Amino acid sequence: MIVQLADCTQRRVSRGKPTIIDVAKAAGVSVSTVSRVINGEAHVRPARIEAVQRAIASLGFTPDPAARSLPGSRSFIIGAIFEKLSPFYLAHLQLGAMEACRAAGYLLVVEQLDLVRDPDLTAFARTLATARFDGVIVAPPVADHPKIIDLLSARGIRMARIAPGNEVPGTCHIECDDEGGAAALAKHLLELGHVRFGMIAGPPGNVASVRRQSGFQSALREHGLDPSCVETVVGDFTFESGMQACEALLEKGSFTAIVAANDDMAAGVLAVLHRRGIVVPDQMSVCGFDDSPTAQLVWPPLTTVRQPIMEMSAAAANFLIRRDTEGHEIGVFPTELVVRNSTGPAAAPKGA
Amino acid sequence: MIVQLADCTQRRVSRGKPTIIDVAKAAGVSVSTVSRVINGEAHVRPARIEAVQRAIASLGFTPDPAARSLPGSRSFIIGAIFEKLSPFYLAHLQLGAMEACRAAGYLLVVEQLDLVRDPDLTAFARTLATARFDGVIVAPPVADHPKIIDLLSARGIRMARIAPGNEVPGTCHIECDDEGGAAALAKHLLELGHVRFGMIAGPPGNVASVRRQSGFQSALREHGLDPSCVETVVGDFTFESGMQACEALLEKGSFTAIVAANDDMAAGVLAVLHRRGIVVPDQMSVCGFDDSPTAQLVWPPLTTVRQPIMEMSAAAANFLIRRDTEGHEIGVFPTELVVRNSTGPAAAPKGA
DNA sequence: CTGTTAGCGCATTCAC
DNA sequence: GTGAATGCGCTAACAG
Repeated sequence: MIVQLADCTQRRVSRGKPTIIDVAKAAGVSVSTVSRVINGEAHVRPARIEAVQRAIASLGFTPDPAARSLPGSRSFIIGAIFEKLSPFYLAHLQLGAMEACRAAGYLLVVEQLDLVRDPDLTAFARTLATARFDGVIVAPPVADHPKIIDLLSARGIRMARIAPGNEVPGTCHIECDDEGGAAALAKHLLELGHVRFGMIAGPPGNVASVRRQSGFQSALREHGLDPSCVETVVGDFTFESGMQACEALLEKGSFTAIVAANDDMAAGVLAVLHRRGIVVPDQMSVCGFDDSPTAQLVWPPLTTVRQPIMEMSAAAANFLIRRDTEGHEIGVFPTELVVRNSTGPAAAPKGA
Repeated sequence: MIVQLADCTQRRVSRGKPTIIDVAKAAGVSVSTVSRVINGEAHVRPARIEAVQRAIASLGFTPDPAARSLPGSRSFIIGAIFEKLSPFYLAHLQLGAMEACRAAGYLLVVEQLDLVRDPDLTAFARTLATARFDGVIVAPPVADHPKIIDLLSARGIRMARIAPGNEVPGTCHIECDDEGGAAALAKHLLELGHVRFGMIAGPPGNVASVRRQSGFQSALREHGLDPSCVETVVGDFTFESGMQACEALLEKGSFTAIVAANDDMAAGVLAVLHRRGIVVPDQMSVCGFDDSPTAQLVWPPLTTVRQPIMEMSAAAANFLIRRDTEGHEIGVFPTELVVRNSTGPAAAPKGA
């Protein structure tokens, strides 16, 4: 009888996909050894490891993720959640995370929030209950949404927050040096002889915008300029708001350079300037922030600051995949000044 | 002994997440009945259905996708594969698919191909072997990549191809009325009095571009115009190529309107025209295609043609989720002319 | 270091 | 219509 049972197990021929059992048989080891090799656990004799790997290769075996996750360890799925991100930012965020996931055999699932139609996040909560994410990358600006963080931490899901506004213990923070980038922009303008500036900030609460402003102003201060040399108005990161802000700015004061908190608003500035017959950069310098495609779709192409979004999201994904110490971890990535044709030597001040 | 065993099963208290067993107990039915209700199978008495649903709700039960897929049916995961898609197109494609997936309790995983670094698609093949996609949405232009289709069909994975160039039996095709959109554009221009046109096509093999060209020309023909009234040059969908194409066009012939196969190239045209002091639309009308954000980031905003990308990808996802008849299915979605300020009444011809 | 065994949570034959 | 039993492919204790 006992032999029969054993036989039964042995008889499990490679019906469809090969299973871990087939591999074990082919390699002449037990299933647990195969499992250990698959998961890269220590304490396996090198010879066995090799035998198993050969068996895996020859059989073309690939572990079934569903079966792997059933016993309750990982799901090999990491999520990326965001809300009305700019397509450009979204694409780069995904690419970085996707490559990291692929390299580790993970899948990246995307989840778009809709804070308007679903303010209570019930849909998101449902998804969270259904899907068993091994970790979640939270993009700005939802990285600072308390309810989202609560939902996630309530379920004990690890998260990596991109460019968050505050610290949340136990979560991973990934940010970039917005201040440094803004400072580099300031220095660039200073070197071109500009001493009076128009600035278009983002929405009041926006962390990135605030950092960009403070970075710019600090740099100015360091060079001995008074804070009053920059006239500030706010926009909402859209092209239209950039246009309006530009009009407002032109009436408020005199300056030779306008710096917007992102490229889209800078594009709006360009449109207004163009319509008014103010030549860029001869009569006015303009810069953006982000180095999005927009920067090169307008004329003249924008001087701007690039942030390494892909690297950041890849780092976020890898943190989640590594699943190391529960402790938080902060990574700050460098930004880079990109000089194009929208900035030039200071001319005579324009405006009131 | 038997009683003991039974007891053991009964004793499975709701340790962590509630399971189907807990639901069965709470509803006073068997697990298979619960399973039937969950999967919406017929032949279950209404009273039971209700009881089960109440139990599910009160316990906050959500089926474990891993456990569901282990027995070999679906994985509840559908993939979206693409290659260097424009961020705008990508974002919309995803949003549509994502919403459809969410509504059905599916997850959408994104997979970016890299035909340059991985021309053999080995990485993709590996992912395909590992992940068990219930279906895959293939975006243009990879929807026409033979190797991809082969890999997919070899594994018996259902696919929904977006805007494909050819038919592949057994796959779902989703396209939009590019020709109709181009025809609408032509009619619009004709009504404004234009009779000579400059056209910037996309890369020679590109299906969408070809359709747009033919749609435009047919409309012209219908209005009694000779094909020779349109001067054509090719671009590669980028801003720069739009600029070059515009320069080439201006030297080749005379016309009062330029239509580009996408918005980015049209933006390039605008830049060149602006630099040359040619006023749009007074001296030259310009139109794009896609109604991407670019269309509203330039000055003047572009008259263009919108395609319902989100609806298309949602339809693709739903086809995959419905998993109905193996037969192919073709859906053609309407396009829409969007008139903005880059087109106006025909002026005196400009150019050679 | 390595093999044995017992489930993970659910869909699915089958009987009834 | 409904329930009981079997196993999906794998990991995770345990023994050894």
